[in-house]
Amino acid sequence: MQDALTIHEAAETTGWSARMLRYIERAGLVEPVRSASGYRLYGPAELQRLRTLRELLDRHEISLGEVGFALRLRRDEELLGAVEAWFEAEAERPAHIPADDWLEWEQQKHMKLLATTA
Amino acid sequence: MQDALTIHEAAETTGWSARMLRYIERAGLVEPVRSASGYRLYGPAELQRLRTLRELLDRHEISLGEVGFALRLRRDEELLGAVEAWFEAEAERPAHIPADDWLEWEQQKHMKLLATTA
DNA sequence: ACAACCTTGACACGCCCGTGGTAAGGTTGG
DNA sequence: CCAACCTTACCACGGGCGTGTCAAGGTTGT
Repeated sequence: MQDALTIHEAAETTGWSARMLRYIERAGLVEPVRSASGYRLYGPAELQRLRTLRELLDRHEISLGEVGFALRLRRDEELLGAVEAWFEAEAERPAHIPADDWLEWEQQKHMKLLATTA
Repeated sequence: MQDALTIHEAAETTGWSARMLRYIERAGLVEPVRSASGYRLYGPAELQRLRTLRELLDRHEISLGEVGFALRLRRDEELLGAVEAWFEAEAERPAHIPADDWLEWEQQKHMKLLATTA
């Protein structure tokens, strides 16, 4: 076991509990490599990530679940596009566009969005 | 009361309950205008947003809370930056970069990130 | 003026999340 | 070979989220 720490050692130096390290792993946020026999091995990079993760949560009052959702947003382009599209539709209809053209205008906006996403 | 629907009418046509419309409003997702006496007034735009919101949730198995968090991300640039920065640090250090240059490399990456965000 | 709306605020309840603990079993090092 | 680790898989439990419902009071239309 060269440079890496076991889960309890990693827990010790990062301030998380071993239980939470496993939880964080299931959330996909910090995934240590495994030894041949399946032990989790936390290297310096993982330890740093665990410490900054705590900082991130504390400083901005967000939850692990929310960071997990942000991760989902980065990995699932389609999801990100769908969420962005929903927010974009919030932009008010400009007053100078007559109601009859509204639908077409919406559609064009949607097209543009798809173009940038692809 | 010209074009707009009251909360129960809006509930009727969107499939949400009146209770949930108030909940969604508190989450900042769909905020109807108010009449002089404080009644919520849902116009066509809000109705459409409510329907597409349901679509969004169903299609991607996400929660109102998660969409609320996405909203927070759009509105709080600093939060977005912090979350993005945390994820960026996950990118493996390319093997060809010596450890001594690692920090500088990180910094440059951070700069690039800021540049695209601004 | 009265019925039928609307408002906010509260209580309630089921479910999931974050967290701890424990049990049953494999790995490791002296 | 034994103590001290590790693994996964459960049970538990306090708190927050999604949702309903009710109470007390203001607004509106006929």
